[in-house]
Order: sequence, then structure tokens, then C-alpha cells
Amino acid sequence: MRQSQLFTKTRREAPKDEVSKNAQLLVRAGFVAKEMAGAYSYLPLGLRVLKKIETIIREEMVAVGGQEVLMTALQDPSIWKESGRWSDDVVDNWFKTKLQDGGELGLGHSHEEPLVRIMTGQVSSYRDLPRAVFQIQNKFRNELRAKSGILRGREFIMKDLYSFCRTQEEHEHYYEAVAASYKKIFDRVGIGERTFRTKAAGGSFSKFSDEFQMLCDAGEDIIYLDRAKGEAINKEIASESDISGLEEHKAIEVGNIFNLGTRFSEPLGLKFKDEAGAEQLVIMGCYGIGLGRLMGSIAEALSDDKGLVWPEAVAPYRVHLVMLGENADVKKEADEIYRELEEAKVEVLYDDRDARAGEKFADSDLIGIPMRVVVSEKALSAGKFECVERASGTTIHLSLSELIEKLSHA
RNA sequence: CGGGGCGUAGUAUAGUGGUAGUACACUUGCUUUGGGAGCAUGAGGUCUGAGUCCGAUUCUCAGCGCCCCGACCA
Repeated sequence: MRQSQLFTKTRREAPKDEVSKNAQLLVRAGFVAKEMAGAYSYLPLGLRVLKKIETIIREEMVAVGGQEVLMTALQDPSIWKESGRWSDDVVDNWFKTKLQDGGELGLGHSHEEPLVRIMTGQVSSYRDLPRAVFQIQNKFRNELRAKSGILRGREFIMKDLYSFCRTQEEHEHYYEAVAASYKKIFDRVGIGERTFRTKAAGGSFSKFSDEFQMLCDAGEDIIYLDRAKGEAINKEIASESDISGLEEHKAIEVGNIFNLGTRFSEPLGLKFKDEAGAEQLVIMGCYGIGLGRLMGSIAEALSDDKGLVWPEAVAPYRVHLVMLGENADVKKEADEIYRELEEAKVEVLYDDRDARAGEKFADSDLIGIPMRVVVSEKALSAGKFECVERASGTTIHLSLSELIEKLSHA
């Protein structure tokens, strides 16, 4: 992508209505735009990050046996009434609206009920189980207070996986498989070493749940971490005796997994016939990751005072090619490198703008692409290009062929 | 939902009961070109409604919106 053609621009200052670091940086760098409190649009750079996160999550969900679907955001009240979750007294963050004929509708905040209804039409025998189904879709929650930029919004993109098992034992086995898959996801997006499985309250679903908490001062939760074991416990269920000797941290909940048992299969009648012909209730689990929140968490955790610092796996581009000066030979050379990188399928943002070096470097730092390659008269006369790693600041000098070699094999 | 704060140009801000100022961005021109350049130039603004007043961006009330703390987060 030629940066001169990119419709978004960077901003020197953060908007006054953004206080959180993730939103300040993402807005300044042109990754997201705020529509209203708790609702952000994704702009080209931000969408590329989001799509990379989405791809990683999808790959791991498929690897753990998930089958992808896409359900509607519009929700039929009748099944929610059957499960007892339509009332605002039970679920207080519904967005509800009306049909023109007066009938009510909900906007989906979660999808247990509609998916269970779909599954009742598909599952009837023990031979049909176990199964796991997931989707990546917008959720709507009428939060009393949106906060922390893209970490807690009223509309957000979520991956939700649901598992359907025959026995508690089979369920627990699958539950652990998903937990392992979550660990892979957080490793791959670059926050693995600071994210810990955390015992937490189960809300209305069950007594306990497992959260994945990323250590970060911007987080809403407080956890007690047993670093030797690599596990933590949420303050909400921790007792005094548990927490002695543990590290106290603020943390962001980047994922959670719940045992649902027969909470939904019972009221909605999701049953199967076992080998003996006896009718049994399906044992369920649900497993969520907020994609925008994960992106915001990465921004919070890995940025520095100059701007964003994306891990390579989720960066909007792998290389930021920065052309300096007005020298025609330099431009020609930069164009050629851009062409060759594109040809080698290296994702590259090419700063071909007619701007000064200081501005380009500042923008490059703010946007946070993992590697910056500088094309200038200096580089041309040396025959080597300066390659700067965003995260570490390490600089190496490579010839064009070395550069392409390095990038096309990484 | 309880408490607090704030709405001035694209962005960030100053100020005033009587012609609204600055910086960045933007237009145009010249100079400049390795860490957000310089000079000149032009354009652009008081959240909405009601009230008080000769006159309201300023004061009062209401609405809408935004932020923060707390509660909530199935």
C-alpha cells in the first residue's frame, strides 16, 4: 500500500475524549475511529490487524474441532423466554427493539439459545456427538458505562465457541482442549508470556469459570498470580488464605471459558439417545474471545512512548518502507524495492509521501510496523538499506537481495 | 444506576455580557529535506432549545453528547 494513497492520516494529538492508552494510540495512528461512546469503526490499518487476529483465532478453533457458522444478530424472544433470559431483570444489558407490527426483537449479546435451537434439529443420537460450533460476529451489550477505549464497548466483535458433549467426562476433556487452544492463540498474537489462566466466578452459568487474564494496569480485574504454576485466581473468588505469597496484578480479561452443563439443553430440549436407547441431555460449554478487546490489549501492553508496537503475527504490514528526500534516483529505487517486495508477497506499507524525514519517522514509530526499511541517498551510496526493528530499535544494514531473502523466508 | 467533570474551527486549546485568539492540520507561493522545518498567504468555529438582557459563546434552566470514579458485567 502506498501511504500517499491511504485515506487515513496520523494525528499529533489524541482527541480529548480518549483517555485510555489503547484508544489514544489507535485513533492517533488511524486504526480506529470512534462513532460514539463504546462503538468504534475499524479503518484500513486497524482492520488488517483485526483480520490477522481473526485468522489466528479461526485456525485454532478449527484445529480444536470447531465448525464455523454465522448466526444472526437479531434475536427471537421466544427461545430466550424459554431459557429464562429475556427478562431485563435477568439480563440487564439487552438491546431490545420492535418490529413494525409491534413484536419485540433482541440484538444478540450471546448466542447459546439460538444455537441450541439449531442443534436440536441436528442432534438426536450419541453418534451425532461430540460437536463444537463457533462464530465470529458482532455482539451488542447495553453496558451502563462503556470505558477504556476498545476494551469495553457496546458493540464488539467476538468469537464464541460452543461445545456439545455426551458426558461430563467428555466435556471436561474438550474443555481442557479449548483451554490449550486459547493458550496457543495468546502465544501467537504475542501476549502469551503475560497471559494466565485464572480461576474466576462462573456468573449465572456455573459456579466457576476460567478466564484468561493479561497482566496490564489498564485492566478492570485484579488477580492473584502464582507465577511458578503459571496460574492465577480472580480477586472476586479469592479468599484471604489463598492469596498469601501470590502476586497481585491488575489484568484484562482477554478470554473466558464456561461449563454450561445442562443449563440450556434442559429448558430448550437438546437431547440425544445413548447406546442403550435412553434419552440424555447434552452437556455444553461456551468459550469467548473479544477480538477488538484483544487488539486493544496488545496495543496497551506492547506500545511504548513513541507509539504502537505490533508483534509480527498481527501487524498491519510486515515492512514499513520509508523513502526520504526528493532525489529522483532515490524515488526510483524505492519504487523498485516496493515492487519487488510486493512481488515476493511481503506485506509492505510504502511511505512515498512528499514529507520530511522527521515526520515520516514519527509516523512510522506511531503506526508500529515491525520493521522499517529506509531508502535514502545515504542508503543508495552505501548500497545497503537501514532496517530498524520497531520493538527493539535494533538496526542492521542489508542489500536489496539480502532484504528480500530475509523477508520472503521469515 | 449513584457521584463528579466537560462541550469554542478537522485536532488541541485561550478568552470575553458588546468585532472570538493561538498552535497543528488544510489552500497558495518561495525556501528547506535523516527525527513532527521556515517565511508569506487564504479559508474555516462558540452542542441544541428556552429564559434573563438593548445585546448571550459567556448568566439561568432543560435537552443531547462525551469523559472519569463507583456499582454492574448474565
